[in-house]
Amino acid sequence: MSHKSLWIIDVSAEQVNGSDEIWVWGKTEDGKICILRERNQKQKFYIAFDSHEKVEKAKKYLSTIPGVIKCDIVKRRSFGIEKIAVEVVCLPSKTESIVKAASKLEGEIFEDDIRFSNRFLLENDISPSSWYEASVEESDLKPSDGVDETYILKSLRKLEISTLPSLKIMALDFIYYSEKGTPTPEKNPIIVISIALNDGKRIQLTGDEKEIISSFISLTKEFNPDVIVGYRTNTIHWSYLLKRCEKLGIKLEVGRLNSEPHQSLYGHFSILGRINFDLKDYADDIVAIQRKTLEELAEYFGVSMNVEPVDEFFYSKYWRDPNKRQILLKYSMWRAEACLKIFETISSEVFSLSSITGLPADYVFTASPAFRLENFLMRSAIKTGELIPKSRERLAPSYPGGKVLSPKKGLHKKVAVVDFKAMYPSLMLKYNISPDTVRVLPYEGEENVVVVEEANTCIIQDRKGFFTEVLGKLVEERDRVRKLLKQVSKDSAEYRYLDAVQKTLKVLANAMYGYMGWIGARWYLREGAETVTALGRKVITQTIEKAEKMGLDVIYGDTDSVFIRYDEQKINELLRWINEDLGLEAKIDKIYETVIFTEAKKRYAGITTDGSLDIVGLEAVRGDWCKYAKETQKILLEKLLKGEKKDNLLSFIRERALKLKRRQVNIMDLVIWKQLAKKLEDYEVKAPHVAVALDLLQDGWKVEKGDFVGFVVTTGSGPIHTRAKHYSKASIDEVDVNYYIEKQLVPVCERVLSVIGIGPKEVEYVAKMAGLGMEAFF
DNA sequence: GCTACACAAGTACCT
DNA sequence: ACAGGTACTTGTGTAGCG
Repeated sequence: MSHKSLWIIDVSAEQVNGSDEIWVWGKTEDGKICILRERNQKQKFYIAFDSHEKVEKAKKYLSTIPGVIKCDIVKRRSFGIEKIAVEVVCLPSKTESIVKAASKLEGEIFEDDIRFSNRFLLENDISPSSWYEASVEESDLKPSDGVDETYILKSLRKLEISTLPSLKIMALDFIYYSEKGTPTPEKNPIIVISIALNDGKRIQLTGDEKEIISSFISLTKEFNPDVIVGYRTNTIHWSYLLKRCEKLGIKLEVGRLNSEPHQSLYGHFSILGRINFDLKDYADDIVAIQRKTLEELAEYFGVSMNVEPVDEFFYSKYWRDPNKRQILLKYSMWRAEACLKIFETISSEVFSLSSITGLPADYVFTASPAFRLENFLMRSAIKTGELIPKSRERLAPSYPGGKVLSPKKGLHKKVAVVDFKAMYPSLMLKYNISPDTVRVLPYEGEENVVVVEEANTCIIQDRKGFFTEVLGKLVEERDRVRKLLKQVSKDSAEYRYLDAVQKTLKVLANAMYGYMGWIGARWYLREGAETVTALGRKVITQTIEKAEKMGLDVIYGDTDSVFIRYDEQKINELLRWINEDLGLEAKIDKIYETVIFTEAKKRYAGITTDGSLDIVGLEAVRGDWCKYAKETQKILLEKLLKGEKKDNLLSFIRERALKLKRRQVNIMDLVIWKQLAKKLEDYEVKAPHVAVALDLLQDGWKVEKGDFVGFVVTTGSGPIHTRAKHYSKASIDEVDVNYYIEKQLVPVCERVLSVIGIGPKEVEYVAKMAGLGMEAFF
C-alpha cells in the first residue's frame, strides 16, 4: 500500500472483464497522469413503506433477487416525513432489473435514478477538481497513451489545498469550407485547425484535410492536454470532426487511452481523461453577454482584439480571396488564443464550482444553475439522511413575486439606493423556510409554527429544515473562506481560487429560492417559494411605510431595494430599524448624484457620486435595439444627467438624425439583433427576425433555436417582416432611413426627454426636420 | 376595402 | 431546464365606417 497526492480531473464508469469499475482520473503533484481503479463500488436504492410489516416483507423478497448484495431496514426522511425503507445494495449491471422487480411492490422508490459514477462521488463525498490523498495498491492495468500510472484505489482522503495543479491546456478553433451556406460535415471539409497551447506554442494546420486531422490527433497525443477548450465545441465542432473522420476512415483518438470523444447527457461531449470545456456554455451563463459570441466574451474579460474579425457569414468569401485568406487565418488563430486566455482567466471559477457542486469541470457550465445546485443538495442530502426525491411531471401554477413600486417620474438629485442584503436567503434562514418545513394552512400538526397569511402557509419551527441546514453551511463556509482571504496576498493564485470559492458559495445560496419554486426541481415546493416572496413583500412594504413615517421621500423600489432621497441621518436610522425590528440587514448600495425615472418601472438612469453612469432597463442596455439608437440614447442621458439644456439636447438629436439621413453610418450600427427563442416552425406570427431566419434557411444557412438573427429594415412598403433583410445581404443604400428615425431614434430619445416635459411631437419634429433647411427656426 | 383599435406574440430586461 | 414582474414593438383580427 502506498500514498499518492492527486487532483481529480474526472471520474468515469468502465467495464473491465465484465465487471463494473469506477476510474478516478488524477494528476499528481509531480504532473503524472494516473488512473485509480475502484472495483468495489456498488449501486444502491431505497424503497419506502408506511408500515413495518411491509418493509419486512419487502426486505425478505428483495434479498432473494440475484444481484442484490445487501438489504437493510433504515430510517430516512423525505419532505419532513419520517420514512421506513429498505436500503438495497446491488450489482450495477443488475440494478435495472432489481428496480423493476421492486417497483411491483407498493412502496415508493428513491435514488434509483442516480447514475453509477455519481453514486460513487455522492456516497464517498468525493469531488472532481479537488486534491486528495489516495491509498493505493499496484494494478495489473498497463499505463499507456497519455496515462503514466494506474493503481487499485483503497481510499481517498480530502486535502485542504487551495491551489490548482499545473494543467496542460490546448485551445482550438476550426474552419470548414462551404461554397455557400453553413458547412455540413456530409459535404464540406475541414480546412483549418488553429491550436494554441499553454506552453506558448501556436500551430495552424491547413492543406489536405486528412493530414490536418492526422496532425491534430498526433499533436494532441504528444502534448497530452488535461484541458481542451474551444467555442461551441459541444454543439458544433466535436460532432463535425467525428463525422469527417468517419468519412475519411480516421479514428479521432484525442482522448486518453486512444479513446474517441463520445456524446453524453444533453449533447455534451466527453473526452476520456481530459476536461473538454466549451466556453459557449460559460458565455450562456453571463447575462451581460448579449449575443453570446466569442468576441463579446473576450471583450468581457478584456482580451484584446488585435486582428481583423471575420463574420462567419463571410468565411468562404475570405478563404477564396487570396488577399483576404491571411486575415481569416489570423482571425482563427486569435480565436484559439482568446479561448486559451479566457479559460485561464475563468479556471478558478470553473474548478471551484466543480469542486463544490461535485460536477465534473467540463460539465459544470453545461448544466443549468438549477442542476448545479441540485447536485450540491444531493450531496448534502446523503449526509443528513434526506432521501433524494425524484423530479416528476406536475402542473406549474404561478404565484406572486416581488413588489415593484411605480417610480416618481422626473430628475432627482441625491438619491440613495437602500438594498436588503441577500433578502431571500436571509428570509429563508430566519424563518426556516424549506421544502420540509412549509405546510399549507390549515395546519393540524403538533409542532410550533409561524403563520404566513399572505401565502396561506405556515413554517414549522421545532426542527431545522433541510434547506436551512444547507443554507447555514453555505453562509458559514463563505464567512470562513472570506476570513482566509484576508490572510492571503491579493495577487496570488490562492487568492483567486479562494475568492472564486466564496463567490460560488454565494451564487449557490442565492439560487435556493428560485430552485424551490422551479417546477423541475427534485425539492420543488411552490408554497415554500411563495412563502419567501410573501415575506419579502411584507418586509419591503414595512420599510417603505417606516421611511415615509420618518419623513423620508421614497422615489422607487423593486423587490429588495428602496430608492430614497438622501438624508444621511434618517437613512442610517432606517437601516438600524431594519436591523433591529425586522431582523434583517440592509445597506446603502450607492448614491445617485442625479437619477431620472420615466413613469415606467424597471427603467432608469443615473450618475453615482463616484461619477459612473448607470443605465437600467432602458433601450441603451437592451440587445434588441440598433447600436446607433442605443449610443444616441446613452449620450443623451449623459447630457441630460449632467444638466445640459433643452436646446442642446434637441440639437444633438438633430445632429444624429441628420447623420442617419445622410447614411453616414456603418450598416452594422443599424443591425437589429433578436434571438430565435423557439424552433422556427413553432412561431405563430411572422416576426421580422423569423422572416429573416427563414430567408437565410432558403440560402442554405443553418438557423435554429437559440441563434441570434441580425437584420436591417430596408425601404419599401408593407409590414416590417417583408422589408427586414439579413445584414450580410443588405447595403447602406437600401436601408429605410425613415424607419430608423421613427422607430429607433425617436422612441429612444423621446423616452428620455419626456422626463423633462418634452413631448413626443417635439422630438419627432426635430428628428424629421433635420437637414430640411429649417435649422434657422430652432 | 380601409382605418383604428385591442389584444396576442415575442423578446429582453430587473431584482 | 432557477423565480415572478415589467416594458415595449410588431403582427393580427375585427369593429365600424361607408
